[in-house]
Amino acid sequence: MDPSWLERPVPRLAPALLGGTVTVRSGEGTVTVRLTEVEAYDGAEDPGSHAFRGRTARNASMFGAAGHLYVYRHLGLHHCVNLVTGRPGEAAAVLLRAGEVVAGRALARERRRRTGVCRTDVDLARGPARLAVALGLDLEDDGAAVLDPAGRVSLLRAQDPPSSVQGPRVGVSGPGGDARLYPWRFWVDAEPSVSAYRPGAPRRPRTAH
DNA sequence: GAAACGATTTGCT
DNA sequence: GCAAATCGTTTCT
Repeated sequence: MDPSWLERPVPRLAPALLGGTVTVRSGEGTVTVRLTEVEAYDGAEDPGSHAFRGRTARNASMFGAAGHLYVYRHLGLHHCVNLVTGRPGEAAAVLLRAGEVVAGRALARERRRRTGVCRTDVDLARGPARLAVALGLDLEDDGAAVLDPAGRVSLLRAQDPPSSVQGPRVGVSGPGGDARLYPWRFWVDAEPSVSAYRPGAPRRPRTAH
């Protein structure tokens, strides 16, 4: 993929990533996820971004070139995966929040079984930490390049990106969570693999029995 | 050094 | 609907 495609302003780029695929090859096998939900984070200018308070050891890969991963550990339990975009030093990134497993389902299920419960295939990569588990990505993949189609991790653009809906980012406190200023979560409408946690939107009630 | 807190998930009520 | 789990990173004294 042409790296310059990733250099446009991240709030405009993020929805264009929907429908694209992320493939990870490992000794265990190959898993591919089609992205259905993402969030944009706009570097030092964005109070919701990890880069807002400048470069640190943890977020160093955000400040690198577009087309690499920024992976971090959250709450001591989970990993979240971002695609670094923009120009070097800009620290813009797109958080990969959810997707649909389109290849390697058996392996994705096995990985999810190791770390948690997974009742249906739709849940395999429904949520940022689940997506990381399904793909087998962790801190080792921080900084990994994704633009080489033959690499261990590779990103492919959607040929025909689906139409998307946007709303407030999840779990961002302070001004960065203000939907009027940063309505930067994008998802494919009516897509079951979009993460369940949606403030302001009704959650599907648990089945009674 | 110490302390607070976080771009979440899960299970129990 | 709510709270626990669990620990690295960052900030403050």
